[in-house]
Amino acid sequence: MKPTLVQYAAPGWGVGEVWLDEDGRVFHSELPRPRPLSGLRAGSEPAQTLAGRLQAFFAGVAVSFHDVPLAIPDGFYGDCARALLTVPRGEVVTYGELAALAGYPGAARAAGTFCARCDLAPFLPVHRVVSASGLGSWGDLGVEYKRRLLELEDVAF
DNA sequence: TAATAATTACTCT
DNA sequence: AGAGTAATTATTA
Repeated sequence: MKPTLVQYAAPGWGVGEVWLDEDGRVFHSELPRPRPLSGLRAGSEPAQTLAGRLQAFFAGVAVSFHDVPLAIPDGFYGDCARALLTVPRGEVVTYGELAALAGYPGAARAAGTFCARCDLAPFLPVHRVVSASGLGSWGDLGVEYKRRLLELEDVAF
């Protein structure tokens, strides 16, 4: 079985993509963004369920993706991912705290690189990782996007 | 091996 | 208090 592409349209956000590997694990995810559908659609039934849950999430519903299997790598990235999964909904951590939780105190900068490179949002709540003072950055989508994501979880920022 | 990164803490106005 | 600079860690070319 080959990797599967799941597309979902989130009203007010755009179209996001989720890639599932042969075992049904998520190894890549792209946040919803205004963009035309490429015509590829979710074929399998679990994929449709996943798309529905994602739409609910971006509508403000408190859904959890804890039962969604993620393709978490070994090493530093894996530790960061696992540490991030322990962050409850509605809480935010700083890059430095995330690094400390992962077992690498002082690796705040590397944690930032991990969050930037990691494409597993919103399964991995990388939007809950903020700077020590302020909101931090959010790459190409802009901090406003990050603020909206946090508002979905009733986080005042 | 050198450069990079979605940071952090300290120092000097 | 505010702005600027150096420091520390892991990954990538």
